[in-house]
Amino acid sequence: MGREAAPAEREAIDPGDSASPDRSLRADAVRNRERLLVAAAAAFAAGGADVPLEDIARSAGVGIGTLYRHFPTRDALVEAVYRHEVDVLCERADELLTTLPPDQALAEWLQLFVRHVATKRGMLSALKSMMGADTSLFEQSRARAAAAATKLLAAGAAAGTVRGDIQGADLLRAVGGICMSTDQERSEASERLVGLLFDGLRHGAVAASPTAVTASSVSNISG
Amino acid sequence: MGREAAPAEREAIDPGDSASPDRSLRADAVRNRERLLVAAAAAFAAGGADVPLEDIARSAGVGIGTLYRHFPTRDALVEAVYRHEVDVLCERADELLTTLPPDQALAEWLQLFVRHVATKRGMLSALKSMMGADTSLFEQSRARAAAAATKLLAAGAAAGTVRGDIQGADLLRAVGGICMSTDQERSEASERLVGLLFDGLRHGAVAASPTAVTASSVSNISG
DNA sequence: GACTAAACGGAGGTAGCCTCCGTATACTAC
DNA sequence: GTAGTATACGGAGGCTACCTCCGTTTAGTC
Repeated sequence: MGREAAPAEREAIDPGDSASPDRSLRADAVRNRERLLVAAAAAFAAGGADVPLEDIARSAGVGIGTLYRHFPTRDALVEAVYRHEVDVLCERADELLTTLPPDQALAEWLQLFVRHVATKRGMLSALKSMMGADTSLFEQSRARAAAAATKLLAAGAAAGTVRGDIQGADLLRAVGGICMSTDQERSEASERLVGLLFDGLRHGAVAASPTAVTASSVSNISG
Repeated sequence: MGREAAPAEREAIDPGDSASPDRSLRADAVRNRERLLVAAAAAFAAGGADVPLEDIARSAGVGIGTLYRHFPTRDALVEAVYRHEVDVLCERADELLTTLPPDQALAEWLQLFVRHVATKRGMLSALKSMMGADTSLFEQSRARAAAAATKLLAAGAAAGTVRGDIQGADLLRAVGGICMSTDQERSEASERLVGLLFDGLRHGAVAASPTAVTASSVSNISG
């Protein structure tokens, strides 16, 4: 009984995650937290949800005590990894908008999203057990991703290179559906299909964009 | 990684469970196996899926070695408990048919089924993790329960006390739906509603039955 | 009653979980 | 720059669950 139930109650650390990444957290603490999230993401994606936490701490280059200070329970770590991945995805949307034309930014971001979903599959069994406990987590994450998608779509529509009658949430639903329907391991099929979808987004644009999108012109859509 | 993955591969014991409960199993082995299943069912239903196996062995009055001999993995135990519960349920159908008039037997059995589903809720998290791996388990169990229901229905129809145009599978689907829709803890609501359903089954019978069914005449169907 | 194959039981090795506290370090004030 | 302090680190160690192995017991057979 005492195996992973006892210490669940404890003050959650929760430094706000992405909104205010560190509220008076010391610099080394921020760094270690980030390292842990990266290492945990890799471990969960690769080895499933029951990786020893000691392994994660070691591969992050920190002690086990540090891991437990930041994430008192396994679930806390899983949730933080999930949130973090969504954070990174949403941040990339803004970055891409500053470095690329809106339509290319959208295309790139959709491919990132495909890979994001593929990575999540590894942690699925861990997340599954939290579905009942914390439904708001998933709703929030979906809303944030949809907001990022909407932003990219709006930029493309404003530039006249992407049609303007598509909602971010609908787009993500379509992309998510594609990811779910295609095979587990090979995400190339998903990437191709999403590229195809993106071509559809450009098709109804006010002005045709001259920029070429790599993944969208592939001929082999066998599945 | 080695926490519960390593010893999963091993010759399954599988003495056939209900079809031939013990194929040349020694008497004490049969007895202990049964005890373990009962203790495990109680433990899973009460404490969730992560009860220490040592506790189950102790409350069954056997050594941990005996538990592992019968059920090499935790999943094997969970699956066996599930199968066993379905076995017991189906056996009770036959028993009830020999001791009660068919319509009463059916009414009693439906109430047993309600309690069966309520008990399963406790092990849900354990079963959930096996859903992907072993879908045939659930299909087989549903088919067997449906067969038992069909048998009871047929007996009632032959006696003229239950209408004859209902399939066992459909009946179970309805009862299962009732169980799922009503609240977790209090299964009384389910029992009342299933009683109501049963009254409907009698309503279209060839000849009205004189036997009274307790749970069916309750007036308060608020929940 | 004697024999043997089958089954029991639990000690003990292994490993993951989590805590605790001495040590190290980032920030602050001067 | 230096001193002081709150904050964070790290990992040894205790606890517990998992699982195996093998000496002991017992059911079934002749």
